[in-house]
Amino acid sequence: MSYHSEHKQQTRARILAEAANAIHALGPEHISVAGIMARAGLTHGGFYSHFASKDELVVQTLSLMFEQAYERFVNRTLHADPLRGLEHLIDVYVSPAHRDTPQRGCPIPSLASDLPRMSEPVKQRFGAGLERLTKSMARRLQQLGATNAEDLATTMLAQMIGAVALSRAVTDRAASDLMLQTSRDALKGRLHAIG
Amino acid sequence: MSYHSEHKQQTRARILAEAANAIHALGPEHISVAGIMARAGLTHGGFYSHFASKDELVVQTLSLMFEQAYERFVNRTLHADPLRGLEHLIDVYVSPAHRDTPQRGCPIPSLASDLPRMSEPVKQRFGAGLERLTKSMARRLQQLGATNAEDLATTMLAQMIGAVALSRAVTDRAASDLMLQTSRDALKGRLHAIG
DNA sequence: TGTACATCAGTGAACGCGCGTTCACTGATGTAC
DNA sequence: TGTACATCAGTGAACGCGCGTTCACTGATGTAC
Repeated sequence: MSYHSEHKQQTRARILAEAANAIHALGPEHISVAGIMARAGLTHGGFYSHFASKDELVVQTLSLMFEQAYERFVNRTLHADPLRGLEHLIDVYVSPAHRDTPQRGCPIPSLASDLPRMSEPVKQRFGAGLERLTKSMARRLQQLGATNAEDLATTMLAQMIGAVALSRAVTDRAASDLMLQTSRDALKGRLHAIG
Repeated sequence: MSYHSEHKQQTRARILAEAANAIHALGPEHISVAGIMARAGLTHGGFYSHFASKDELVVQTLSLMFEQAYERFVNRTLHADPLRGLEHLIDVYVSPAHRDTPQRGCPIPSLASDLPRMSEPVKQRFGAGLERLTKSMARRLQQLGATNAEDLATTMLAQMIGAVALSRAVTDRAASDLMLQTSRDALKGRLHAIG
């Protein structure tokens, strides 16, 4: 093998990282192959030795984004005590920090309304990411004693996603902060109503 | 004046109606001037005697979409009795019918995640539509005796928007229906907790 | 009532541009001897 | 240790295409006389 055996993989990882940035900045439909390759320090021609098409890049990047979001939100917040774990998830997810750094955030509120127009593989990858997150929450809710834990998880997630998406659309920062706070309180109220 | 004095206005209205359809079908960034004009039975060249630019068309279309949504959701649901009016709004907004007909629905869940990438005039028009809807809900909530009626309205709206946006992303229809139902129940629970 | 004219909504060819994708190539790298 | 070679990650010119926008024009309409 010429070069390091890891060389090409590293380049691919660099392209994926830049694609994730570009998708967050421009949306999944407005990224350009040449732009991403240039940001990765490459020329556009080499792209097709890494990915079969632009759509495959989008799917792979979405996988990466969901993986990172899962690590950031679920693995780090859903610890032993289910009530405190869920409260922590709510605090981290429905926060000004999450609103202000979509590049490091959950892809769901960023991409939810783009989804109906995306390709089938992209939709499937999105659905899998959503389901995984829901299941994690449902498991904790069940430990809290919730009946219909999965339904509750889905609607709580809908509320969290709506709050983050809307907080990004509200131009007045103080009003946006307040909305997030009120949403956090309402969500925790739903948690406490279980036990 | 040649032609009817209303002739050009009618053509303009036809273009706007087709633009609204196209925005719902393709997203505000993927519509094409030529495509919309063709659907309106015209050639693309004439476009610029109606609108200064494509972006102006998007702004004007958004105005129309918000106006129609306001008529559909607020004027028809927020009647005399505040509790029943709000319940009715929830039932109509967080419904499978609304999920399945985005063309006749509220532009907020459809466009919320596109917004960060849109032009300033588009953002302003969106913000105005959002505020108008929030204010209407807040007025009713205040009549119910809510303190912080405006905060409550914003978070309830976030929950409603999140539920509709997510219901469109969930591929399993039965699961999507159930999620909407659970969201409606949760929202009504918040209403009943006021009094 | 009929004709000549001015208006202007709409036409369609043309433009420059950025895009996704292809492909013949180059040159740095690791390997064989 | 040094040289010749094979590999293949990355290059950059080229392609066809659809887009937003411009502009000289056409021809149906309403008006003036």
